[in-house]
Amino acid sequence: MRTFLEVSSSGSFQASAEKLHVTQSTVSARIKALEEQLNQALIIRKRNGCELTTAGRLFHKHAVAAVQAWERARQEIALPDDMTGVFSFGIQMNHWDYIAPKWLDIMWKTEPSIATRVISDYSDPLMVQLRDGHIDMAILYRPIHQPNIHIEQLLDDKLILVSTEPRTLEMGRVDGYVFVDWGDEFRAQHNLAFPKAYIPKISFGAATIALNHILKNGGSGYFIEGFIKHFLEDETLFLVGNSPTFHRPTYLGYPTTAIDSRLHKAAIRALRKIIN
Amino acid sequence: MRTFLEVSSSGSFQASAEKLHVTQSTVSARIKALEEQLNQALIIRKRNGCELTTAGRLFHKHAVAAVQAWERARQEIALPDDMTGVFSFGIQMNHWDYIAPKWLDIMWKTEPSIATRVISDYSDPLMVQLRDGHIDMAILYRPIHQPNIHIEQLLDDKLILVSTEPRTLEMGRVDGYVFVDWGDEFRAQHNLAFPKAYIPKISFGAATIALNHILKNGGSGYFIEGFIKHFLEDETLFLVGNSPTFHRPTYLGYPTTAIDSRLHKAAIRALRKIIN
DNA sequence: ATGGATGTATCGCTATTTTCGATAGGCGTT
DNA sequence: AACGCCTATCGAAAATAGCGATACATCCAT
Repeated sequence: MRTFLEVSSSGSFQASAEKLHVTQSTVSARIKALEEQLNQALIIRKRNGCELTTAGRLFHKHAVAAVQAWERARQEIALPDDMTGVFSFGIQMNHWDYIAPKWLDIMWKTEPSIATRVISDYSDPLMVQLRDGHIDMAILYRPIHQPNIHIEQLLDDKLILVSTEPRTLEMGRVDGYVFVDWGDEFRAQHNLAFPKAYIPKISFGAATIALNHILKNGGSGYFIEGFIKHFLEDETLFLVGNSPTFHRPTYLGYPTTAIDSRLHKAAIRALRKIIN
Repeated sequence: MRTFLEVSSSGSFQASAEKLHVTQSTVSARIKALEEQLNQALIIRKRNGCELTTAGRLFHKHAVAAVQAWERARQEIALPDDMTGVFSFGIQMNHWDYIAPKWLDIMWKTEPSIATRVISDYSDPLMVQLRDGHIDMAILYRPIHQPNIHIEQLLDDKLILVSTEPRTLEMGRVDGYVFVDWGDEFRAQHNLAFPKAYIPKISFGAATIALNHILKNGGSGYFIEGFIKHFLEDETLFLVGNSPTFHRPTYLGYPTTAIDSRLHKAAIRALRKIIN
């Protein structure tokens, strides 16, 4: 089918042969074999090149579909030669920058022959992928308990309000406040703590972008304590006095069947090392 | 990929081997080859059968896509052994019953080694398929002139109002009138000829269904004269006196490149034979 | 423990298929 | 008529797929 597509786009057996690094007779034989399997002429051979028959044009889209399916499969799951396996780790959006780089680093060192895929998404789609066995492990905010999926609390993130300038909550509202969307629960708590009328000008779905924004333009917002610890230490950011602190527990999920796989153990160990 | 799918659904190499009518060692080799191409384990062999790895589960949907693409292609274009080609003929919905059976009959006799596909659709989609070279010829109500597509008038259908009972238009409206939708132009003419307020209770997109309806339940409607000629002759249907007659030209379209193909000539000859 | 049942991996051999290289043949151009 | 540009075909070589037998691992019942 790949050869057919090549011929149909180049309009020549010879050109296709070169592109595919085979001889022209091979191309001829391949097309012939395809036509025999379908018992149907696909290509009209002409004096100067060739063109598709009606059947060939109909066949074209299916050939594309089949070739693409294979290419996508390769893309998605094929491994480099020196790797013996993959570990797929789903991370709730806002934890990506906070956890993934360090985790990758440790995995790379402790399991050099294992390729790692980090999938960044929201809790719900990650849960689905976990259930369907498309990822091996996931960090989630909103786990759904399901048979065969083991859920455990990983940590209890503290969300604190920080600002690029030292101030307290009493000093009144500032222009630079950005709302970082840490999910349903946070939104609810946030609404309780702050007057409803207060709708921030800027809101971010991704914490890293929000952080970059206030670092560049000044402002304030809620971030995970551990994530911005060093900004507080070097006084790039300041804790806003008397501001409420929110908690959000974070969970780790993986298939129960994987509990005693060596790889899972290594992956979890790497995670715990980062957290502590 | 087919073998992979079989294994993933049966959960056993042996069972798959039987279903696919090969030996177990073949199944083993096939899966091994697939895994080697992707450089990735897809199936965990266990004491009692086997199950998919994470990569295997990811691969599954692509395997389905690829296999389906091939199956669909076969479905759509593969030919029985004794056929040497296909002729695809698109017919505007409402001409199906009127023309297709007779045309198929003639083609079957004059070109016994050519399989025929009759595609029934509305003018616009047929025009698209004609342009894309997915059909070889089409009967259209509303042709769009395009380069490389030859359009010629095939006939000039006369739409007449017939009823299951002898009557004239002056006898007033009857309950049994069904509106047969012969397309935009007919709708416009129909609206002009009949008061706008008159909205029929029943309308049909397909003439045959409409015809069957009035033959069974009584009533009246517009039909192609040639199509119902014999009903008038045997007095099953009667021409409604003083009713307006509408005309709708019908066109034949085919790629200009096909003008002197033997098959096209035969197909057109068959058509003309039916019309006269 | 032991033997049997069940399940997959592997090996050697054969048949089939694929590919190549060379050659033949069709068609249009010069 | 010769040449260039196509594709088809043929025989030989190489690669691959499939089979059958056997090996090997594990579970289960005795």
